[in-house]
Amino acid sequence: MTLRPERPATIRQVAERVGTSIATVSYVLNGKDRAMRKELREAVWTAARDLGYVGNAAARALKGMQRGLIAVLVPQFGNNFFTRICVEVEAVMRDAGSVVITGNSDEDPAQERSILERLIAQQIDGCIIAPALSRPENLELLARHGVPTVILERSIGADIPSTDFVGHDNFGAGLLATRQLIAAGHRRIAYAGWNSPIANIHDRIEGYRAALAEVDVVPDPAWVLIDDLTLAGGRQVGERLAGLDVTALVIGHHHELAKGILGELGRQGRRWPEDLSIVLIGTPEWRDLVRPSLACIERPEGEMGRRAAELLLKKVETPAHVAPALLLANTFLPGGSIAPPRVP
Amino acid sequence: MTLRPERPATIRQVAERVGTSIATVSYVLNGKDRAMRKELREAVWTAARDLGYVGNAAARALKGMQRGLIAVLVPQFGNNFFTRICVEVEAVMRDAGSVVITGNSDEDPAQERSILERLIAQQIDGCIIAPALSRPENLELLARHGVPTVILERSIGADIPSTDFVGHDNFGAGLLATRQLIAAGHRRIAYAGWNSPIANIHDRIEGYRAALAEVDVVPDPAWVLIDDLTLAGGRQVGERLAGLDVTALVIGHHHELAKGILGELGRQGRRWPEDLSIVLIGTPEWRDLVRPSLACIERPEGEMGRRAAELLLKKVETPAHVAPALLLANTFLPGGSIAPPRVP
DNA sequence: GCAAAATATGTAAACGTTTACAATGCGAAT
DNA sequence: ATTCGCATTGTAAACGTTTACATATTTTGC
Repeated sequence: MTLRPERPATIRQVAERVGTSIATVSYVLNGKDRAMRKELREAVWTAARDLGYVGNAAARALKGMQRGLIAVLVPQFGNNFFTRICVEVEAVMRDAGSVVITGNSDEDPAQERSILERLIAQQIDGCIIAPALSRPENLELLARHGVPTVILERSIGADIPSTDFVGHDNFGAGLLATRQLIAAGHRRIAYAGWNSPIANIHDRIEGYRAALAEVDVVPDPAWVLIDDLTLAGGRQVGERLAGLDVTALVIGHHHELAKGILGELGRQGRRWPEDLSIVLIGTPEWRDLVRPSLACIERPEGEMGRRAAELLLKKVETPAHVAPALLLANTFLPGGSIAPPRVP
Repeated sequence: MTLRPERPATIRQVAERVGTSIATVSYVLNGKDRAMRKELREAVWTAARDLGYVGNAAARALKGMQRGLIAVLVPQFGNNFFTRICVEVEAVMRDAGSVVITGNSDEDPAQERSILERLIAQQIDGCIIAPALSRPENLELLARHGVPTVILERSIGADIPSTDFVGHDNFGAGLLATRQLIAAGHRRIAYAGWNSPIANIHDRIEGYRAALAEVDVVPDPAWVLIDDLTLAGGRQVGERLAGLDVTALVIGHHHELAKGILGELGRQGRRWPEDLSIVLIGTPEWRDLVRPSLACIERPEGEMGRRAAELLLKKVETPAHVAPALLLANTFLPGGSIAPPRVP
């Protein structure tokens, strides 16, 4: 076992070892169809193998070739919704021969910008981004540098030309969740959500209202509980919830907010589904560990990741390519957290 | 708002706009101390800003400079243990001006190898890797190409020179977990773990044995339940557990295995801590959502990520740098899952 | 046997940087 | 008026590729 921490072998060294020109080596190694003696071709391959030759992507990039580098920029690394998407993107890109840079903006536009600048400096071939809050400037930066971009999940006010969108159906999620509770007999249903500056997040509330409208209920404004997307925010929602005369609750986000709410309910000694029926939008890791298990609206993370990745690959090939916004449907996962309302 | 999807500005364009040479621009933009007229220096900066100039990292890499690209390769993307480490690595690298590529080997050495090859082609400055199972070859690949490497969490048989190690104290984790149960009065304690080919994982079992030895207990071999690190593996462990005469359980892994076991316990109608006291090694997202909450051994993910990142940065600066293996300590998090054993 | 066609291989420019080195201009000292 | 030293700026090579183009070699058709 020989370890050679020298500089990696270059195409030139391979050529010298074979006794041919670098052009020949390049043609062979890239599988371009150039007429060539069979034994030369094979000699190149063995020499490359012997030297442990690995092409230098930086040099290739310099020639204007594709870099084989894709970036995914998400706003919450710890949120398994985004993790699942990343896993799928990585899988698609791996098959396509690319490597994925994963960035975490932590919902901070300034941090997002600094990451984007570095990504651009790295000459990425393309970018999938779930924007941190509402900052069209950062997306414009990508557009200015001609980086093919797919926007994920969060729609931002500005119209960025030649930028595609892949998300899930927020309105449908709110609708589906609320309908399940209505079907169980509930009418006084609260909604807990994030006080987000991101426009399309609030479509979930519209879905909630629409479902209630189907049974001629106009929700009391106090039923819509909006707070930070944190454990603390969730606890506050839980506290405000105690004062409301509702029998069911739609929790709009499965992550920290949901944990805060459920924790606070436990502290208050309120049980689901006896005291409160619950449907969650999103699928937490712990869905069937809490008892009774929670009814959830599952978002198509895997498909979102795959579609976003495939779309991006298409855009990298054909930069002019623009696809219509893609809104993927959700699935209802039944659980023990729904029961008919108790008759008072 | 002008969108210019043209090719990004080069140093040459900046030079032309200012009416100077590319050398001058390079010196200014890199902050090298070269005697220069103040107004020229400023003219360069404004021109660069106006053109939205962003240096081309590929060209820089070609000159043998640092690339600003670091890779983290983990074997389980969905496991929040690794996610937390990645978050911290990313933060340190961001401050250092580098970008992080995150790869997922999915415990598959072949996949790990193909990712590594691509990373090497990308001319990464360094790599933090938690090896998939036991494949020294893959680490040798990195060594051969002179990529500074820090091995994370999993020790692999082979001695790779100039490779550093950052992990947590597996033996200590097993010891600490078991001692807590012993302190509560338990003597018949089972251990549930992963049938992993990775050597140092099994140190946890040694810690478990050592703790029992402190109170002169030699565990029945049947008490050590080893299975796949999956939901199914966990369920099987749960089933085997039903036949054992034990009052407590150390679960060696917090992820899928633990979920499988706890799910199966629920199915059997066994409650903790009444029927079985439990300590978990690792801190799942849902730790205080299950009731009663679980006692856990928290591993220092944040510090592991930070130390690994700092060590790698040092190695990138000074490739010869080698530090002694770093074993970070764990913390016990109390929870409601421990109670004295019932007197039969 | 010879030109032409077909096959096989080499040459060199370009990509965007960094940086050693050379070159310019200018005031001061001789 | 030279010459020197200093401050300032420019020139050009190199990094490892890809690929258009040129060249060399063989085969073919007559």
